[in-house]
Amino acid sequence: MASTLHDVAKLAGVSFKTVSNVVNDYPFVRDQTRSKVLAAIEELDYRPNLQARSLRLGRTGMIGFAVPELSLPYFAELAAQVIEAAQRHDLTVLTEQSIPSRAGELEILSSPRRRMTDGLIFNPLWLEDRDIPQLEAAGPVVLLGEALFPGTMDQVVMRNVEASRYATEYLLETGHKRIAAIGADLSKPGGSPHFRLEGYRQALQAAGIAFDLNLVGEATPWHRLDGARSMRHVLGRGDPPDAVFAFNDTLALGAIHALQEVGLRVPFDVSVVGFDDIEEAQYSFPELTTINPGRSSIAELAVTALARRIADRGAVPHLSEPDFHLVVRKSVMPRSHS
Amino acid sequence: MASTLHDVAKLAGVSFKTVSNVVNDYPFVRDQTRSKVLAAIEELDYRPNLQARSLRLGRTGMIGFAVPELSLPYFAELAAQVIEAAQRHDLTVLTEQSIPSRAGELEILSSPRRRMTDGLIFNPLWLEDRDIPQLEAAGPVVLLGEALFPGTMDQVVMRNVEASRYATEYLLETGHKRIAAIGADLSKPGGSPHFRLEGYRQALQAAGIAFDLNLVGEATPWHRLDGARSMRHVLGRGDPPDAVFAFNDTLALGAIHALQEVGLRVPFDVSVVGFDDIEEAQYSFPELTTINPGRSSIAELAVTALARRIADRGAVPHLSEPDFHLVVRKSVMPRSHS
DNA sequence: TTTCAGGTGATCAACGTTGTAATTCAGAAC
DNA sequence: GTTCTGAATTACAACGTTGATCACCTGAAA
Repeated sequence: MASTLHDVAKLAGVSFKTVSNVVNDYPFVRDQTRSKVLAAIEELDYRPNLQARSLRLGRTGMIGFAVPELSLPYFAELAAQVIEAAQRHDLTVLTEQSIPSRAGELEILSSPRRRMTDGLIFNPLWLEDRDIPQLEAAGPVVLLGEALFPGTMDQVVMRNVEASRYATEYLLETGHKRIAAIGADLSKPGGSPHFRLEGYRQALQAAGIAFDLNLVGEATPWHRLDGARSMRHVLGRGDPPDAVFAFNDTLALGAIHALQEVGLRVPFDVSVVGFDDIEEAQYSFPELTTINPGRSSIAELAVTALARRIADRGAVPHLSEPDFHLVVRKSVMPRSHS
Repeated sequence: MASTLHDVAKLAGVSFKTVSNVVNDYPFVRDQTRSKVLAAIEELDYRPNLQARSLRLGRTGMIGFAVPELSLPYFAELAAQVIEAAQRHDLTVLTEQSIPSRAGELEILSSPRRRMTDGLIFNPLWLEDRDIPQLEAAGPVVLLGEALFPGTMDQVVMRNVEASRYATEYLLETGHKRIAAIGADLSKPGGSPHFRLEGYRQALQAAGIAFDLNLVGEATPWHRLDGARSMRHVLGRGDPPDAVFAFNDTLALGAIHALQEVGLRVPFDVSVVGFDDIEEAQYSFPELTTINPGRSSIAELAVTALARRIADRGAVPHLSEPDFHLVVRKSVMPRSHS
């Protein structure tokens, strides 16, 4: 079937180790020998057996990439970027989906797939501080998301609080007074929902506007459906808001849907700002003004950090915080007040 | 570090082969021995080294899943389903992205990743009949998409022609006369664009309506952006259509965007039907009427077919054609003509 | 008591690769 | 011509697992 070092060696008339040396660019091979071997490799279409190499080397050349839901555009787009970044580092990506619960995420860490990978890029939603031991036991890991475990793990985090504060300030500066927040999870002390709400709260406070729980819509997970449902709840509580800060873009699109259902036009009646800058935000109606949390660099930073960690397990934990920026499109309309 | 059969054997006071027998449920192991071994396995948290097992067995337990673009919702959702289906078959999925060209897709077939997988589920867009030899050389493969290679390969195909014809007939029956087709690729003889246009054409012909090239918008690839651009082209050619059949949902959403840009309301002025039934179709505005090509079963059928092919390379090629249906939502409004 | 069958367990050789170390070889220096 | 040096090549032993084979032991039948 597939040819091996031995087959090539026999054809080239050298020992199989010499073939191995050629394959691995060992410098002390005579040119004449090298070309003989290369010709044989060519003729037999030899490709190294990666399982054997992995066994010998103790490395597989694969990394895991685990996210809560691949069907969420943000994660799908991130997966595509991680696969590309990994390819540049000669790594292959094994994409995994975690069941959305603490147990489900712990399972990712102990999955048999951990034995197939040299490391893991992981965006947990439910893990807590007490899970650090298990994280550390899972081998090289780079965490995505928020700075849950400062100083103890490699992480690529979003500036959730600052970015959310910035988005809310933008709505305030453009004259909005009643700004709804969609996507909160009041029962959870950490995580994106918490930090994005915190940024929203800070902006309100700085502007001297009272935080009003009636304007806060809870939503988990963060699908369109949940955004629409959450928006409906808020609308059901009384006077509609004049703006919405949604904690991610899919929520924002769901919220827009719910607003349109009751005849509120975006941005004429209600402005909307999202978070993530998924591709779709450019083509939604209206085109979505949103926070870009440094997307283009997240995948590359994560892969680089993981490669470094794999090479040197003792390296001091590294925290990357890519810059965010607001992408202004058409879902916000300035208000003037008399 | 990680413990091996030998470590467990030493602790349990048996030979390492006995441990292997326990792990592999070899029947002739005394209960007493078995429990001793299991206790040792437990204590050392032994997990088999999958690389070593792969090397020995000649199988990796991984399958490849290759699609043109993971960031397209249809493929992202499909990937999630394939990963789940594979898990049920005790298989791990290695997700890959093909560069959108014939060369890029051939590269998938000869990639070093083929050496890491037992088989491949592949949705090519650009391969041709003459590439069959390379497909066959790539080991067990199940093709997704259209019936390009009838009888020679395992395939899970969509009923592209029939479903497109059905969608177009639906628009005709609801009183539409000028139906645009968005997503054609007139330069390519096969593939989804070709077959979906063919279905559209058949429906028109059966209804005695002339096929009008001015109503056909070309688009590659099938992103929102392309749908919007293609729609604008068609609109620029003269009288607007009263309906649009878009060859997939993202194109449909882009087309809706372009229609709204010029003040045409969907569905009041123009009806729109899509293809794929991606999640987003439920939450777009308006909610999208679309063809569901049998999504729920495609992933499972593909994984099952691949598992079968891996187990028996000589099996006769199998063609699955899941049923499609039209999901009626809110993007179509019946027209009455005086 | 002996024989035999079959349950139980151990020995050994792969699978295909790479690191270590030993060996051969060619050319230069004496 | 001998010796030395470093380049070029090879032998061998892992890596951790499973299949084939062999050896042992126990209990039942003769």
